Amino acid sequence: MAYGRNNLASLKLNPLEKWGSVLQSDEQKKQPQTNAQARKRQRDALKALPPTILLLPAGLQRYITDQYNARYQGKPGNHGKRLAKYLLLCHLVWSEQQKAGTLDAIHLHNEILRLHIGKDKGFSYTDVVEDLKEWSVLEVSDSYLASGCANRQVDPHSKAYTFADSFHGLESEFVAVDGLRYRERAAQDRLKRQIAKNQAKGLRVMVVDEQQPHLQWLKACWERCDYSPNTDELINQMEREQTYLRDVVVKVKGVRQRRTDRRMTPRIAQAYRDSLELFRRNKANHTPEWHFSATNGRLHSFFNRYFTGSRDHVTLDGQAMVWADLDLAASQVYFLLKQLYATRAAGQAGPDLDAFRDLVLAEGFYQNLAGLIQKEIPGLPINDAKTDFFTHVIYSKNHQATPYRGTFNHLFPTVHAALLEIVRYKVKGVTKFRNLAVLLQQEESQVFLQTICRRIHDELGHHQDLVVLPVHDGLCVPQQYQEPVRAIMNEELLRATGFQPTVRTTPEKKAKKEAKKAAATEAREEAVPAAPVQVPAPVEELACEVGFEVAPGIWVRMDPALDVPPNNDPSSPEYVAWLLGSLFMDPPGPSVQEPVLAYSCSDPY
DNA sequence: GTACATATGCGGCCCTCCAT
DNA sequence: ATGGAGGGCCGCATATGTAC
Repeated sequence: MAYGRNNLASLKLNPLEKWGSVLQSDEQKKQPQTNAQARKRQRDALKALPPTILLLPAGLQRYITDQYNARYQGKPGNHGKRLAKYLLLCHLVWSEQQKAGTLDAIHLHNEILRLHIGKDKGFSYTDVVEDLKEWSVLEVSDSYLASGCANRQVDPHSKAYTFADSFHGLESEFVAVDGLRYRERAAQDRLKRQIAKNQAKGLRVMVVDEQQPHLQWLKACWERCDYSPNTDELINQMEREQTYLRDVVVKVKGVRQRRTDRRMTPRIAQAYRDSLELFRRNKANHTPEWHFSATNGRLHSFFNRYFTGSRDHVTLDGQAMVWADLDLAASQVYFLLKQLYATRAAGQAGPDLDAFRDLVLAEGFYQNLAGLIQKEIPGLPINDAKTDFFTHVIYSKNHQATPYRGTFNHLFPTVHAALLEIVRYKVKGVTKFRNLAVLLQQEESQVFLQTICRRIHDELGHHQDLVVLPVHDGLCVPQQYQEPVRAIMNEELLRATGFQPTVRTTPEKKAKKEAKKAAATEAREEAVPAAPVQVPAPVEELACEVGFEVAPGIWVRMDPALDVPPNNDPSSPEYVAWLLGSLFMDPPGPSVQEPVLAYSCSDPY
């Protein structure tokens, strides 16, 4: 079997032909035409196509042909087409390497492979890749975390391929033709699918103009950053110590399971290393990852997706940096407040709406809320205060039935009514639910990227040592800029929502946790009366026998059941009124309380 | 629960290819 | 020129990882 230039050119594979518009356009499909007319159109289109020529070194082509002939000799099937698939994959790798001007590994998009090599049963591109690996033609880097390192502008989802050393340096025999616009096509297809999906759900599509100066500035900030060798050390250490990783929820045969015993195995550690290596390679090629989601407008980059512990080792212009991670506490609930108060239900608000607001704006919202729920139903298991709240209240499509939600609705009837008003809508008499999470995330990303980051750029952008790395509901900045950035965040969030936000840094969170721990151990060793503490303790630790403070000036009774309810019907207005009345109490002692909304997040405890 | 990513399998629809 | 077989494209589903 001889495979020269003309043989390959005549193989006219379907995906290649597509770029010559052999397929019917949408308009042509609508026009009625006989079978004969359709075939004539196809023939003419085929004749008009330029010849498809593959670019391959002659030695490489001969080698693959020999291996192929040995394998498929005497077997039935379209051997010419199959061989072309082998050569086509090599062509894609080869032409990419020529474009990049390097013999290093290059990345090929999964969808490109599907588009050109095919995925048909029994002979998919995975088979082609396996064969070429077996024949020592290609080397393929399998990295399940490679997603974090792909260059999204040029090559969104990719795997690394490189030719084996034995095929380097061979002379090329053919010349590639133009028109293989597979990257653009794959990207367009993906975006089209995503937009259609979102529109079907009734969501607006977030179009972000990346050319805006402050976004270009953010991109430049990220391009100045890198990961220090300490990151590799950290991974090694985590592997040695078999560090626990965060819980994941996995689906096993359709049933969601929570896995809490995950450790840093050598396999995962290697994947972390591979990802970092690919990131560095992309960075060396000046192709850092940068992407705005069309769904929620959030910014996605390697920084956002790589494991959180690595962020301490991010360098700026090659210099180690102390980062302050300024987070908006309970971000999505915070933005929900604004929407709640905009509803009709808020017009006839009971005291519970304001009580909910104060809970949200106070420290430890999720824990406090879980405490309230558990007081109502003592036996109700609370797995994870935050997850439970989101599962049952924010993302729930079942707004009545679960015990958690039922209790929540009793405690906060106005919030419940307002939530339904926001979420529920009818299409032809059928009740549907909006995707509240996406609505909140859209609002959040607009405020953070278009307002806060824009203002930081305009006011502080002239400082050369200031960079901002957005993390959805927070900003990473060099520590020396912590306070000015925090001031801008507070100001803009207050302006956008009307509520005073709680913006914390990671060290502050850690300090708070440790203080809590220390207070707990101190309470246990009560034999010795504690020395008077000069530093004010965290608000939560001011608990007394009767109640505890959930926000400055807002005190909740430890045991509302001390009072006798008016009746035993929790759904009656009297019961709810009693519950809300008995839940909250006057502050103990003569201490002066600040106004609720004056709660300042920037004040240290 | 949400978003993002990779990777794979399956079935429907319709186009391409091949033998006649 | 034509009927049937083969196969590409695409939506959808599933399993796994990261981040909120």
